[in-house]
Amino acid sequence: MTSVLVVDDELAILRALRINLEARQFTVFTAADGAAGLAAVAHHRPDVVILDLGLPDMDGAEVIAGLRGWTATPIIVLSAREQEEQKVAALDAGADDYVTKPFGMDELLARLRAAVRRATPAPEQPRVVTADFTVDLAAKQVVRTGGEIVRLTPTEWQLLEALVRGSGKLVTQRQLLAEVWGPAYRTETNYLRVYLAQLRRKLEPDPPRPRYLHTEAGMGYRFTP
Amino acid sequence: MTSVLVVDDELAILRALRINLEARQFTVFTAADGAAGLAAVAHHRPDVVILDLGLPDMDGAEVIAGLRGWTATPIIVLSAREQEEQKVAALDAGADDYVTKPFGMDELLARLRAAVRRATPAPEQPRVVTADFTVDLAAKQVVRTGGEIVRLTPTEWQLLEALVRGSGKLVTQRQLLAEVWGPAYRTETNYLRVYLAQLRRKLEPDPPRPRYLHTEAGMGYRFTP
DNA sequence: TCACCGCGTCAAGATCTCGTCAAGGGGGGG
DNA sequence: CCCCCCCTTGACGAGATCTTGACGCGGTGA
Repeated sequence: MTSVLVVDDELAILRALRINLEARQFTVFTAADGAAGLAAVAHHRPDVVILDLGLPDMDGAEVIAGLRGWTATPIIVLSAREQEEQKVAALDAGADDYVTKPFGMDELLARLRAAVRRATPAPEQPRVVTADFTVDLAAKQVVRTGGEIVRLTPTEWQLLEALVRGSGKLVTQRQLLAEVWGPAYRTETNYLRVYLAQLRRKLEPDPPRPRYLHTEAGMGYRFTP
Repeated sequence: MTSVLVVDDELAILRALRINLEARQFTVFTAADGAAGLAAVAHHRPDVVILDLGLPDMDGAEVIAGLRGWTATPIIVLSAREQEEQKVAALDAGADDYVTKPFGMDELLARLRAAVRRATPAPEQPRVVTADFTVDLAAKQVVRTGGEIVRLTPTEWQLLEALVRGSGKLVTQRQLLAEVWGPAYRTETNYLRVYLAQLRRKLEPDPPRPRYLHTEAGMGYRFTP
């Protein structure tokens, strides 16, 4: 199901959006200010963010920049400000669309559908095969060569997914931490050590001498198919 | 260069857009009706389409559908009609954005930039190839010609990256020290000597007589591909 | 010719980073 | 209510990486 995060400090709008979105089978999360919004994106991983400008704690551009630093989730900006300058600033900061209040609910929903549609253009072949196991990105499943299914915890899977998506490329510790735990955990590198060890134990034929999940000391990790 | 196709039957708008877009270094194609628009997309393969609704020969939704059948090129709809119903129809037919006339040129340009930005997620990976090795900036990896992977420490990599990015140009000692160790280490030139030697040992076919990493005594270093 | 300077080289010690283990806490399901 | 699974956290040795000082060489100018 598609999930939406609404960041707004006006309760009336929050409620109106929640009702309308849930009626259309969206999963709705809400946040009342910028900091909570950033945290909520990291935690819930919504498919779209509806962001009100003029939040009490942060400038709109700051929130957009805070998101764009590590995720490409579509952002639809909602604002009472009609000035062109505002719109240009928000769009150039990385927003995907800009809707001025008062807005028509049907239009907003249509723009939301358009944003979601664009963001899921990847009917690619989401499957990475190695000599020892197969990672199926779509099914969120790892199968060992031989048919045995490998059980991964949610965190283990997110980490593996981030590494496999950048297959062959070095993925920075910061990138991994931001993607799996959220941007606030940029320095907790011991999480990575613990979970990489678990992944290796479950996937590598000889965990102490990894063949797929390589460490680049001081920089990050690399998945080599 | 980014190319834009404008499909509109009003000459005034066509001209205004052409002038503004060309001033921003876009390549502009135009078409005056739906049929010509479809043909122009097939022929020119523009990066974005700006589509006026209310063309003389076809309905807007038809044009959008005709494009979406075979391409995902971003479509920005331009229309005098404010009715929500119209907007929803166009967006659901596959348009990416909907701007009502009269529109602000700056806003339209910002929306256009946003559409282009979304459609180009792969700024492709920069690579530098020499006779003896290949430096892949995106993957942060050096591969010797023959397939062997060269292991570099973080400092070695940062230094190589700084030199390779200024490929062919002289990079001063100050620049290198500032980029790799921080601006406070401007005078510690012995660091450079140590790490350049390590890079040469790992990359040069004959380290004492470097072919790629040249020293410019008293000034800095130069990478020559 | 000699002194000087910048560079390349080397190796040892200090420091940082990684892998590993295990205990404790929380949350959800039975 | 209890149990189990999962996430968090701290500690430690081993290994990798960085720093630092010393030395010889070659070119340059006096």
